[in-house]
Amino acid sequence: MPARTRPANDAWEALLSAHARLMKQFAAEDIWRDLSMREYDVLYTLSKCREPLRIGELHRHVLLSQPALSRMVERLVERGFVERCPDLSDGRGVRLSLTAAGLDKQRQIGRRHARSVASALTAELTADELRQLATIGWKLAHPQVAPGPSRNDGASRNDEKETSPK
Amino acid sequence: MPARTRPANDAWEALLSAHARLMKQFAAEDIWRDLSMREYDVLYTLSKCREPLRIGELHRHVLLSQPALSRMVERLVERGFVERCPDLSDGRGVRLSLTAAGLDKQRQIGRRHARSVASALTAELTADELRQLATIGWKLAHPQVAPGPSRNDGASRNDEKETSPK
DNA sequence: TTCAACTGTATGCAAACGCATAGAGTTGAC
DNA sequence: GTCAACTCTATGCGTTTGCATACAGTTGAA
Repeated sequence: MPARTRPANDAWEALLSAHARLMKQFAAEDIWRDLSMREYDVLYTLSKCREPLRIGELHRHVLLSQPALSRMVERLVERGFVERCPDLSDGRGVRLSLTAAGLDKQRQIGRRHARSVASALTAELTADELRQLATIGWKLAHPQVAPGPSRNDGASRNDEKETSPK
Repeated sequence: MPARTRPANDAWEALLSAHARLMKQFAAEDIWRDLSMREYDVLYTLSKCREPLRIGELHRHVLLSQPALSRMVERLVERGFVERCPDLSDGRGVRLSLTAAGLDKQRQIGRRHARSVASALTAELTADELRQLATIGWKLAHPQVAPGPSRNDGASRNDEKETSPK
């Protein structure tokens, strides 16, 4: 077993625990109105993009299957928070953007949620640790060495061969 | 706006992005057999406890509603991976433990998953950063100042009052 | 031009989820 | 002992999810 296997797994478990604990805490707060946290996540992602986003792009940011995301978008359109328009440069595609109501909704909830986040994290971490977490999270979110579709990145061993794909 | 609001929110967003990216990568791997990642999470948690666990305890570790967890446990019992037995000291309670088959299953999958985790994290982070992440994650997962049920921790403002509980 | 292979999004359907609440057991005040 | 308030787990039910796949549009080779 390579030397850093253990620390890496410890770090991952710590990250998972932190994620679960904080998600529960945030979810329990009375700030979400008629939105689920996942729906808020979509509105938030859209709010950060100046130009309309493809569903596929959105899908890269959200932990949800593509069909589930497709339907969630449909619901958000029906509710008047999101607009769908055809992508002129690609007839298959669709572009998504927030409506005024959607942006408003995101901002209202976002303001409160940001306070909760700040309160929860600053209560536990030093300014240095906040910086470290941002750096580390960012690195993990944007790998230098592309993991590629179902291929092992070049980084070292994986003794498993790809046993019969189905 | 307090000075560390922005860094705290940046750190949280980085953590969320890292979580989403890695979860997708791990989920896409062909190591889960007939288990979902959530089910594996339950088996893993049970495997780490020497004595049978209460559902409530388990619930603290898993990001799932209590009813959903209750039913997932029922499925795992039906499939022969988990055993349910009454809690002698509390007639309401139930204690859960892995069966031999459950432990075996967890170990098989765990071995492979641990390799993926190590490969993914060591590819992006230094040994120092792995340690930092473990420390930070641990701190966030086990707050010193108990957040308490729906109460604000003492840490600063929240201008919302608890508007009518229903 | 044509067509096979591919990409991006949507839909059918069974499984799983969350919310509300029920049911069973515990606790503490009186 | 009694009973109200509470805790722990399970169940009813409508909604959301994931998997498989369909459908529409794109691309590149012949």
